[in-house]
Amino acid sequence: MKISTRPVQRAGAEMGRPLSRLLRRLDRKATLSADDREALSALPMTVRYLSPEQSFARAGDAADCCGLVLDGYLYRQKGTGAGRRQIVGIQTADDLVGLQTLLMPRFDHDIVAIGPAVVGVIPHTAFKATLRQSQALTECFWRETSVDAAISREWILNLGQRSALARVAHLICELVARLRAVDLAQDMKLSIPWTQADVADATGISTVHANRVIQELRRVKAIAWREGMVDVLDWALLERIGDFSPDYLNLPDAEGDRILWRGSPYPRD
Amino acid sequence: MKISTRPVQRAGAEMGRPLSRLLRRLDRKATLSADDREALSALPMTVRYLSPEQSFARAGDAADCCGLVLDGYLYRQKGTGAGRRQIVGIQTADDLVGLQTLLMPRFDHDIVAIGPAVVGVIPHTAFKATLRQSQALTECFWRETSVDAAISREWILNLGQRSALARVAHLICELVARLRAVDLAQDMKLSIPWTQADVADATGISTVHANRVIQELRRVKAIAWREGMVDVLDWALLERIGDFSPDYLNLPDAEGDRILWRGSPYPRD
DNA sequence: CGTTCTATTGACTCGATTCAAACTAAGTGG
DNA sequence: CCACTTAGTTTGAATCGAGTCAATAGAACG
Repeated sequence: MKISTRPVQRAGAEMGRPLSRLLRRLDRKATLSADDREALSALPMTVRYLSPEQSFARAGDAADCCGLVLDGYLYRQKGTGAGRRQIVGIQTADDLVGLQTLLMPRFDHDIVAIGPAVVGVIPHTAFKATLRQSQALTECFWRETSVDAAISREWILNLGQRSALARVAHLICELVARLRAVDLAQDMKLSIPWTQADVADATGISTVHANRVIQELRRVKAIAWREGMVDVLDWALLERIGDFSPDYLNLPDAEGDRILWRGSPYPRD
Repeated sequence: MKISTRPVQRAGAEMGRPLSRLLRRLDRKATLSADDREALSALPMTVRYLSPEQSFARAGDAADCCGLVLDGYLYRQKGTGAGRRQIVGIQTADDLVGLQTLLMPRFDHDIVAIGPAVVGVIPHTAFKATLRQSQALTECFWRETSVDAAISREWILNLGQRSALARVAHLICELVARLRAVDLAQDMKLSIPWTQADVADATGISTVHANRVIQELRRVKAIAWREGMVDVLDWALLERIGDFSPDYLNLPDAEGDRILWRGSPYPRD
């Protein structure tokens, strides 16, 4: 495994004021006062470089800080007693990790770097103090928790009801949609240092089958896949295969949350 | 389908002051001031009786209220484009539903009564006004969202990595553990008007297989199952089959959140 | 240049699905 | 009070999607 701490997506300049990007993102779903913005920007944050496979936190750990992904990717994983691994979520740049530990004493899952990653570490003490000063900021972060929960529910649907092919397609769609929302992957290419084993563990299939599914997605020209680089060739097709609709991501969209929502497929009583 | 609005678990007296039970539950994880308690108790709430299969909310609905389950069960479901249903969570007495809509404009999933159910409806306006007055209350409900997310993650693990037998056992364990935490099911019997099709859709298996799995759980004498009544005969066995550990539920336990946590099964780097 | 990951392929197996039918229990209406 | 209906459970048989095992091929690392 290549050990490198070089940021993978962002150039040095963009890394400069890490909280400003978070601020910009939060600001799209809420109106923050000048005080709020200042308080947020003033949060103390130490930068931590993670090498591939290194963990930010482990299940059971007592928690005293949260993280802000500055560059790279982290996955969140849980294991069964029998030692099988399930990836329960993937965090990309500008995502918060371990936010739930503000409310719960311990991590309920591992948080691990996929490739080299950079995380801003924010101590609970300072974070809580800032939140106590602002109801609006509290709501912002509570909303982050809510969106996180909505994404988890979609993963449950994905694992429970979709074919292996659809699951993998859906996962790729989600990542691309989320990255585009933070102005990465505008070219529909996503650079993520995962292996097919990671894809398998995120979609609940075996690595062998993940390989076959990826080959199928390539065959139909929905994606190109070179190690660490997924290139969406046909977004409409991939969306269709993955049964993907971005509603659940609660992204701030130009239309301002209109009735684009995919309703329930079931008759109302 | 039998249409009845009779409460199923609780006698009339217990139904009397519905918010007091919620208060008691929240109070076990946080210290609420007298003002907080009063404000919470003063929340306006209208009672809504749902008949079986009736929905409290549908995916895509604009939301202006939250619900508090007073009696019975609701499930939360999402559907794929192909019309397959996945139950993404089950809410029992004293659970809040649609709490996420305080932060997000629309429901991302359906919320449907399993049998006859009683729900207290709390308008967003009043709810938000109360929360604005109290940081402690805000944290309490934020914590509810966090725990909800933690449960979803365990469901992802359950669906992704466990056998059909384990999934069903795990689901039953979770329900019993949650009910016991609110002083229902103390006798390890859970009275829930679901069908085997519901179990199937909650665990991502077919109804036929759900039936076979349930028969197996009966055969090994882990449970007894008559329609609408699950009776845990051997808790230790059921826990073992379901690979269940209650950590993720973040229940207030007598030991006060000690290091009972099941750590990560993976080596730390 | 060997070691170690990762990707790929083939053969075999198995858990789970699907389809179909039978059975049970509980209404419903004549 | 009994035939009829309906929802839910149970059973069997055939099938299939996906897992497992095993071996090979590449690519990157040191």
